[in-house]
Amino acid sequence: MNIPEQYSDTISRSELFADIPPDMLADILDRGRRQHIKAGEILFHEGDHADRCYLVLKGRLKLSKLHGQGKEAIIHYVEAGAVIAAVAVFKGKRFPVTARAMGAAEAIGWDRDAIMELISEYAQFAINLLRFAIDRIEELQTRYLELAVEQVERRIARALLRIMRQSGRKTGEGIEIEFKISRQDLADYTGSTLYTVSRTLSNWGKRGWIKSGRQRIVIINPHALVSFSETD
Amino acid sequence: MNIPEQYSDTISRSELFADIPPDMLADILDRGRRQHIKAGEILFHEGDHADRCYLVLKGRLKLSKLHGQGKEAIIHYVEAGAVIAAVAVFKGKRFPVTARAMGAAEAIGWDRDAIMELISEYAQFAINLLRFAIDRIEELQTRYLELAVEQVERRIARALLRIMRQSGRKTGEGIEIEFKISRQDLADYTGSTLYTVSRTLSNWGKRGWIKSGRQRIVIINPHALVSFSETD
DNA sequence: CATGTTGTTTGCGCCGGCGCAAAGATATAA
DNA sequence: TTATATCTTTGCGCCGGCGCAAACAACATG
Repeated sequence: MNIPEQYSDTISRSELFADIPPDMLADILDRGRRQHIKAGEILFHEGDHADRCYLVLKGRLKLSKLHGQGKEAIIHYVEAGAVIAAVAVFKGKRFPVTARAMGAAEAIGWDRDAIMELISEYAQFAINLLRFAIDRIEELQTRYLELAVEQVERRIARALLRIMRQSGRKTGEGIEIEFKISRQDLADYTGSTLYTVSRTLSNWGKRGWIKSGRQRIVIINPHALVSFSETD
Repeated sequence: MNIPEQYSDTISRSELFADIPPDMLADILDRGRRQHIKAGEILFHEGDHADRCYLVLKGRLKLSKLHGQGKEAIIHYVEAGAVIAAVAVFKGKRFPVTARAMGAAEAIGWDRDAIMELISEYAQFAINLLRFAIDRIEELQTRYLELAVEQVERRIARALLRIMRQSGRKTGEGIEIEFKISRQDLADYTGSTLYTVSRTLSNWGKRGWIKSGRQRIVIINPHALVSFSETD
């Protein structure tokens, strides 16, 4: 595999390659397989045999977990530079979530044997994988706490802010969420419902804090959201 | 540090040392520091500088996360053999949770430098750390889903079953939870309230599914709880 | 353009679960 | 034993958030 020139920036910025010298980096990339995922396509399904671990090069993926009767929780929105499915490091394990591309996406995948080799050869690689895992644990713990103790509207505010920080783009109006996100998506992400999210966003729109349309949200006044999520 | 003979069983069974030969094991243990924690004492506080990572040798620890106004979520109950605070591997990070001993406990702690050395010297050690991290991610994702989509009583049932599997002991009456656990604890663990938990346990007691007293729960009919948590 | 599809809003009613309060039960100390 | 603290139970009332239903709005397709 050639080193994908157009993603050299994403790659060098990814925590996965922190403190890894260029020649090792080239070797590591070389042992992976590049993969294209079309918009809406699924990279892997929850429950499938986890045989491969990925670095996201381009685009965004939605990691979600299903529960009977069509209910679903969105576990994580993943950006370029992130590692997913590190679970594939362990033989016999299955993917605990489903990964769906939200737009055209691209990734490098390493199969189990390749990862194991890389870990034994480059200690730093193992540490970097561990870093991703621990960051995920921290985020999950934080969101678990929120879900357990905070009211719905607060959770929605925090979710919006978290997504904004991760995937926000400055525009003339304010900070726009870069990907399509429906009321249902936000509900699945916050453990709420389509209706409650709609009412809440509607309310914030009237107050001028945000502007929202079909699958589109612009945060006009982040500070108002922050103080709403903290005060009272 | 001498190899603690009385815990050789816990140590050899711990996933942390899976596929690690005895001589390496001795070396790894040797570089750690043994620590005793009295009942109710705190091993580390959320927010403190994370300088040390632990393997629990004896006893149980409660990992919890605080939220304003005395609200608290119990993130995890930890048994002997588990690794906690792997976050200490990374410079500058802070403990994301508080660890409190539920009875007299004992642990081996490695400081950051020691862990980094161990990882570079023993690739398998890094993999084993990664395994703990990934197991935690999976459990958190599962509990997050539950909290997001399931009703309170179902969550309480699942929580009881999870704790039973991890810390249950067969007695004449049924399977007893080995540590003291109050209604408030269960509420903090399930994202509910003292009152709702009490009413629920009371109800299950009347049906003969469980028997419960002050900080004590015996599961008489696990099957009933399982089907309650799944059906309908 | 017309037509179908998918996403959003909002009125309305309902109920699961919360939280107070007060009494009862169980443990610890004196 | 009595006293004190802590934990548990349960009646009662309330309300945040859910979920239906129906209308509306935005996009896709040919």
